[in-house]
Amino acid sequence: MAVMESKAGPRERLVRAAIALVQEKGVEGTGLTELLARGDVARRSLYQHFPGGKDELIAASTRQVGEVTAVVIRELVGQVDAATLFELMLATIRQGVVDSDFRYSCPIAAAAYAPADSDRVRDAAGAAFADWRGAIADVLVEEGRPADAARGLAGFMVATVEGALVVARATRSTEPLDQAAVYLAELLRA
Amino acid sequence: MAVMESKAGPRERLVRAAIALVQEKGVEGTGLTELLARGDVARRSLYQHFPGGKDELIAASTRQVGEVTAVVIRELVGQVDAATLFELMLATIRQGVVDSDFRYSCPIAAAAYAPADSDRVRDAAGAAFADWRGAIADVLVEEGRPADAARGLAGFMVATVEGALVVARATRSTEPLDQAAVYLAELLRA
DNA sequence: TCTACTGTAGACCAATCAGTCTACCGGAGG
DNA sequence: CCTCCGGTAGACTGATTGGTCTACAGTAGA
Repeated sequence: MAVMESKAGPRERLVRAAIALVQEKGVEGTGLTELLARGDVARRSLYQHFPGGKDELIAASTRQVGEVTAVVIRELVGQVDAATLFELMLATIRQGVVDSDFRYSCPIAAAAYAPADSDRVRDAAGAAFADWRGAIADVLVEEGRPADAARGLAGFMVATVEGALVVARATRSTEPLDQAAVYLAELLRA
Repeated sequence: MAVMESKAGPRERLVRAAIALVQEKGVEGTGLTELLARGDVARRSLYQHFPGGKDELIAASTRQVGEVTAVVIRELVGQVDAATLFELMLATIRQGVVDSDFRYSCPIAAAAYAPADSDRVRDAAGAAFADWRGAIADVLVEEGRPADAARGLAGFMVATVEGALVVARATRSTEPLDQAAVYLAELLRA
């Protein structure tokens, strides 16, 4: 047993390295050599924890992003309204994008754009999006919206964030993120 | 001179093959061997038309997508209102997505997710998004909206489409596209 | 103490990558 | 006529890819 704290084990180091690299370079752009160096993990250890190799690691990392995001949002249930939540999400993302000089993007979206032959990764991205949307929907329900409307609106919020992020990355401008905040606020007010 | 019709030259065949493959497999996932086979073009011909190699071809293809999209939209100026335009765009995309069994995505977005070291491709994606937004803004201005508002709203429309498309691809569902249509219509009505 | 397991270190593999090369074909312009 | 030149065909290179391999260190339980 032991540990559990202070130093993260090889598995967790691999996942963290994978998330960071996929965010920056995409799935195909992330090489195992670089990934292992960044996580300071032996090549063999990868296949001990993820027998399926790179695909399994990326899929697990993507799913973890979705789960963690959902947990963070659910902690806000009952404490914030939809507009505040959206502001919060966009502010966090904007900071990350600017700090990285527009090199970072959403690791889930990057996974969604993985080549078509690795269904495992794409499905993980789908699951992560679903987690994320579910957590937002909980906040909306708590706010008093009917379950159906909450689900639909939560989905639209996720899509809006993702879209603004892609365009922001491509045009190297935070304008799409700021616009998303404005128009979404208008929609949430209605 | 001659030609101009019937058979597309090697350059155009390359561009078309690049667009199709990037749409399906992303930039890194698209190999030259497959690309050349699909376009039925000799390896040497690629470097005759695109001395910069793969990057230059992908960048040119991405830019072309933006330009063609803008031309198509501009033909609608004065003929449709914003809501109709958005419906049209989403319907086209939905069809492509469904027909390809959720394997196709937006080639511009795929280019935006290219690894960070190829600025050329990312910049082309930015230019393509700008073209697209500009054309939409023209429609909105013609509709009577002030230039500023038109620009902002057009940007939001582009981002919304892109976001819905990523989530749709990942979750293999057209629901995000349908939701986008609903909420955007609400916003445009205001 | 012996065994078993996790982890590290790094050599090694076939396959594939983007890109360069030579050789040949056919039509257009001098 | 003959010479260019865009195009085709395909061999080839060095680098890198993901994945497998052997060898060994440390630690925990029997």
